[in-house]
Amino acid sequence: MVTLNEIAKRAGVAKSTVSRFLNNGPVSDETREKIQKIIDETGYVPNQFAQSLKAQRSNMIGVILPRFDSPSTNQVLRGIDELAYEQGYQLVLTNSNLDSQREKENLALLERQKVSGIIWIASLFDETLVQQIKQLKVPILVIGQQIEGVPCLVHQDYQAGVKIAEHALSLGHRDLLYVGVTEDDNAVGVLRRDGFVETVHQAGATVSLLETDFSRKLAYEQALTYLPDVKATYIAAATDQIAIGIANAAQDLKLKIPEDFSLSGFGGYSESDYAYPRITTVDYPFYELGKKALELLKKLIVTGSIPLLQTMGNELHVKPSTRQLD
Amino acid sequence: MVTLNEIAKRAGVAKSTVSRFLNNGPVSDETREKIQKIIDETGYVPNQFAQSLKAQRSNMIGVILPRFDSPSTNQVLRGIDELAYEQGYQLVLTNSNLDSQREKENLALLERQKVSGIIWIASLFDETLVQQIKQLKVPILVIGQQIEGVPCLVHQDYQAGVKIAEHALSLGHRDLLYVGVTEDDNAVGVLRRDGFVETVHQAGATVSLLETDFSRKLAYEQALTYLPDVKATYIAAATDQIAIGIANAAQDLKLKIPEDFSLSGFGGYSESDYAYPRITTVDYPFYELGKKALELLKKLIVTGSIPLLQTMGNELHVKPSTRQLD
DNA sequence: CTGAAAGCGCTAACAA
DNA sequence: TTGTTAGCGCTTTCAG
Repeated sequence: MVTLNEIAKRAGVAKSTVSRFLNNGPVSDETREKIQKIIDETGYVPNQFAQSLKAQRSNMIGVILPRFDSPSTNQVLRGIDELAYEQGYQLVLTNSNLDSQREKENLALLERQKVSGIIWIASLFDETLVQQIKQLKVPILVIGQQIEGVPCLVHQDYQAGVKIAEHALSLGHRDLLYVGVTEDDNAVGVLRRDGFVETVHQAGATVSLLETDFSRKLAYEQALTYLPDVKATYIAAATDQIAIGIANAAQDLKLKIPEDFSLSGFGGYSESDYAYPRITTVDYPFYELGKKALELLKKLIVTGSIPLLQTMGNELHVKPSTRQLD
Repeated sequence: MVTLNEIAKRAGVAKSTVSRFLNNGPVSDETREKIQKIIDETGYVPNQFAQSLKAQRSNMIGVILPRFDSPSTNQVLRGIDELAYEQGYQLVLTNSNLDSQREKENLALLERQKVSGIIWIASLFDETLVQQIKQLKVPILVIGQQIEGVPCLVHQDYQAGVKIAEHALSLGHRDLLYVGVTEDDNAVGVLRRDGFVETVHQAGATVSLLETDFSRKLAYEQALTYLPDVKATYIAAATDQIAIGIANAAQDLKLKIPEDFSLSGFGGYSESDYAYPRITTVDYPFYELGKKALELLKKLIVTGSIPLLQTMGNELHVKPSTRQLD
């Protein structure tokens, strides 16, 4: 391997001179040329380990994600990656597989690797995780969930719930069903639902609640059971995946959407746009969230502080799956 | 930061002894205990940069992917990640964004980072890339495309094409349309198509060809144009995404699948299973491919050599989108 | 079984 | 502008 030392010898200068050259320090034009020539000839590239050992940090950014096969997460990743690439950061991804234990391991691992910063795409979390995060010596930005005292970037979930509720109400629906997820997920399980439910209640309409998990599969299976007896004229699913599962079940039961009931989701990654019928949803800007996240993290790394809470807006997209009640 | 040196001092032994302890070398039980105690107290963790600087390599595995938002790639990633986690490897992901220039940059970057090995999820590639790969000093495994002289793990694409063709023929279809992609993609653009076309020709049936790209969107838009005039009774799309795009267009044109024409895809990630109607496809084992890839790469890293070509089988999954011709 | 010492490749004082 | 020197934290001979 070609080392700095070797370049120095060949060029007949000291290592430090070469180092200075590399780091744009003051070097005479003459030596500059000489060194450049030799570097070109040898194809020398600095050893990152040695650099990092000195600097005590790397140019890597750690990203912790809940799973690899989530379309929304992938859009976020795309956004993160785009800016990371521009800024010359390398991405180290760790998957916590929806397992709180692995979240902790990953956090520790990334800290140990001395990444410059961490973006944590949060899903579920508990108090010990929060503690661990607060004690981290590496700048960290949390995405998707709000955690007191830690820089967070979140969607406006409550408002999204309000938007869907207003939409349903404006179409004349008074008897609603909300298919939600566990309260352990604050953003999706609590905020979206509360925005929805509170708005519905304020309008004096009624809503019943059902709980499922995040999988299309379970949503589908449960829907097969409850759909035949559902009285509600509007079903609001907490995610597009759930909505698609319900739509599939409806199909199999020969129920027609939106004739038999209206259906909406949340998320807006293109999935819901290719389901049949296309499903009304609140479009979340995942890709932009990713870009924003990296931008904020960089600021956090550089300046050492950013506002603790930033939010991303979202938009109601009305599709044929919801209709005006006669 | 707690360093090895500090542990040594506190324990009243030499650094080397601590190091030996850490690496399971011969240490007396007495010192062993003493050191362990101090490590526990201080929460010491070895500095990875220093370790890597010595070892001249890291425990990281680099993965180069064409894009972040591909469901199939994500399944592969899931497989890779699962084994990587078990084996204690860290994953460094780089996205080449379907850009051959970035493929090269990423390759160079990963090599420079001295990852233990590289998994390249290949899409398009040219001769200079192949050259670069062959000169790489890091073990590399190519997934998804076959490259002469480099260890590759690929799907049986030709055979998949054959399977779909046989399926179509067995249903009595004689006039077929194949919607493919660029020949620059050897696996998808050439092999699948050839398997299909050659099988059809051997049966004396006819097939016309159309080319699109990998996006659902373009497939949809093009289909809006050509579907009204299509004579074929069976359309074979080169990917599930394309098939879904076509199905969406058919819907908008009030064409019925499979009444007006049969439709199939390739891939089998759950997408096609939630489209309407469910689409016949060849199921590719992406997740298993990922696991297999890491397994092979590890073998390559450890033993220095593996067979140059390994393949993964696949299965025809018949769904309601294809029907027997009257 | 243990310690001293050299060195991985680089950066950064400090002197010259 | 340049060179000397001293580490960053760890592993690994080689003596003892």
